[in-house]
Amino acid sequence: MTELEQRCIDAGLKMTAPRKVILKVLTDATDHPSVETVYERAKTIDNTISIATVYRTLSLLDELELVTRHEFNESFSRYEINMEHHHHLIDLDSGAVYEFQNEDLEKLKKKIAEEMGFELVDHTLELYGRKLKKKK
Amino acid sequence: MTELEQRCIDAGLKMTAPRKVILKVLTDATDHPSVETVYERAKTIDNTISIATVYRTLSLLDELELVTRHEFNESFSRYEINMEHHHHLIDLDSGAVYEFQNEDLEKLKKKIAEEMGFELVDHTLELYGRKLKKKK
DNA sequence: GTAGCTGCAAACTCTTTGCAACTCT
DNA sequence: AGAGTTGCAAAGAGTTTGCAGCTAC
Repeated sequence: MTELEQRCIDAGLKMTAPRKVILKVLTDATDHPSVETVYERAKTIDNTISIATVYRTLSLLDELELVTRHEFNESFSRYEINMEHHHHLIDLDSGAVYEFQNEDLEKLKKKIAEEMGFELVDHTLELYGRKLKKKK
Repeated sequence: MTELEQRCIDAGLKMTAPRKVILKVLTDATDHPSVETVYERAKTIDNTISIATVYRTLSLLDELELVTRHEFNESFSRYEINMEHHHHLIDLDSGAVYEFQNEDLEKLKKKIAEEMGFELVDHTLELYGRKLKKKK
């Protein structure tokens, strides 16, 4: 029983076969897969799963805040399991996504929002870059 | 002749009637309108304009980097004219978008990217919040 | 037993595109 | 004159949904 499965059960979800597969795919993923990618990986475990179920499960998990849906300036969504708060650096050449955290950044964002008269509820920060050539 | 029109001409675009209308809508907008919204505002000036033209024009302007396309975690895109670099605070209750700049933030982001071995090409920062209750 | 879940297919939303007609330059 | 642009309608991509049957609890 993975932690994610347990959190789904706690939320009152039935632990069906398709869900177990989708949750396993999400747990195993180290990238930030699209719905299509989750669907393909799920099919390698059980090829009777329908993409509608993948969409429904991911939406459900997003509502329960067990996963986070990202847009990344693409025409489709990508998902990741909710772990500690972090941000993304996206490699413009390869599409690879790297995660990072930075405490100064967190403080600064909270401060900016408050100065503008807002309580900060959520926020996204994405850096898009290219690998630096190694010097020398 | 607006500055935006001039920049389009400089880029080699023909200044047709539909384009003039769309550019005026963009120039007049103080919000960050969706394609649909640009289309509706354009129609109040010239109701023969087609939404395909709005899509094509906005894509073109985005390619020329005269406007910026945003996703804001919605299922559609919003556009704004490229002015100085800034970020967005989105009011979760009203959907209103406020702009801000912050020099410390810029320095910090550049530093983070470089420490991760990347040249920072682009980045987005969005804060989502709710108006603070006025104290007392 | 039953509320919730599933697969399927159809529908929906947002966006892009082929085409013939038209229009800036 | 000619390349670029337009409106229209159809197509495409991603996502959601109605439904009848199925399944975890």
